[in-house]
Amino acid sequence: MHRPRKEMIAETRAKLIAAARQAFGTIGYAEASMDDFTASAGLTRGALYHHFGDKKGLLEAVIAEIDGEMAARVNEVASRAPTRWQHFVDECTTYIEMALEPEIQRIMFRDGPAVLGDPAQWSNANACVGSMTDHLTALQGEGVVVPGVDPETAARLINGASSQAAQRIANSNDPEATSKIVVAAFKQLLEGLLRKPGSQQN
Amino acid sequence: MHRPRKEMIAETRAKLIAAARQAFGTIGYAEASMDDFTASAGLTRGALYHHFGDKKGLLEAVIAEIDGEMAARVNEVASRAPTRWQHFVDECTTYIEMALEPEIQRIMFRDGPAVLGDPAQWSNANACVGSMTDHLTALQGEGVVVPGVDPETAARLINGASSQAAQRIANSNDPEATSKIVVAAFKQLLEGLLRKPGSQQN
DNA sequence: CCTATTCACATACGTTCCGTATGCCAATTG
DNA sequence: CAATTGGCATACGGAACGTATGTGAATAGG
Repeated sequence: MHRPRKEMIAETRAKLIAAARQAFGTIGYAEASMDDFTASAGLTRGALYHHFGDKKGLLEAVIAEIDGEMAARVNEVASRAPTRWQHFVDECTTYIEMALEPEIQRIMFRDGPAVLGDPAQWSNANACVGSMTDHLTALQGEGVVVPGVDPETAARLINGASSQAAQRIANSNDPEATSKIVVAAFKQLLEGLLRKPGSQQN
Repeated sequence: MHRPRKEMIAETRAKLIAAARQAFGTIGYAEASMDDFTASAGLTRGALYHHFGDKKGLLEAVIAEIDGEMAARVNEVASRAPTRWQHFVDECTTYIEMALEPEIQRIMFRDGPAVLGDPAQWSNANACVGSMTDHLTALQGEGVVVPGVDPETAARLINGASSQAAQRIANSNDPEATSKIVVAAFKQLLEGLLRKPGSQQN
């Protein structure tokens, strides 16, 4: 008759995560009142503390969810590229595009690091960088990328540049035009990783 | 006899900024109690609200102070390099070194952006990026750096990579060794900006 | 020199928010 | 059907913030 208990619990968790994600993504983590957004989910802080321990625990869950979505999107978009290098470049530009979205920017690049510390040490949200790292490693094996650079390190640095790129585009008053300029500069930086200078551009 | 009023006021402001800087740089902005750190300066929140409006206003003042110091350090270190390109590279590595300091990392790269938004739009704290932009512009004029990349954009992207580089080093359990790896990868990315001898296009 | 005014800063108060402790009710278990 | 588990709400205490107000010293004016 009544749905099994596990389903109700999962639904409660999902509702809390969704409500928190909405609040964190718009007004920001610090300004989001736990009383408010739990109420908007038809619950109270009691449920929140029961499932996630505290406000930070809920943020972690939100971040894990978004990270999973981002990884899926990156893999899906980049998987249809002719060469592996192109695949990698597409991955990066897709990453920039995602970082343009206010929710992702706010939660993943701003409040997340401020509240939880260095993203590199988040245990549950490294799918994107992991994928980039794998591709760089493969590209090195193929001789496309210079040897001697640590793949994961390069992925992290590129990640930082991507984040800045996205912010620059997002805060521009002409995002369309700015995007071209920023992506061009970004790709130029990536060229530094290529072994042979004579590569075709784009 | 009694010191002029202006001096007392300046001293009060300086004491508040110093106390806030200490608190923000260690326990972080969110955890820093205004009652606590104003008391540690021998004052109360009354003085804070009078001079800075609110907690965010005080953070802005702290950031402006640190930014000035960072710009001075960058200029001083990088000014003794043989070539302009080397000058630029030194500027970047100095930037990374500064970003290794916990106070700078916490205030300038973590809590600052979370509380005040995109650093690129801070009116009072862009000295470092401004200097890097100038050098990139000059390097382009000399034909050392590829044409077609927007200098300020490149400076921002490099800035983002620098921040990630610093965090990676700082959070390593062997900072000494990690530093070599990270700086090597970082310089490799910078190579992407160099105009290569054998390639002519655009 | 004396009064009036300004203003830097402190104090007092109300509100909001967080974390914990406790209570209740439905669903499972035997 | 009784017992127990546990998911979630309610109640309470404390801390932090912002505002409104008070006070005393320094300046200004006559």
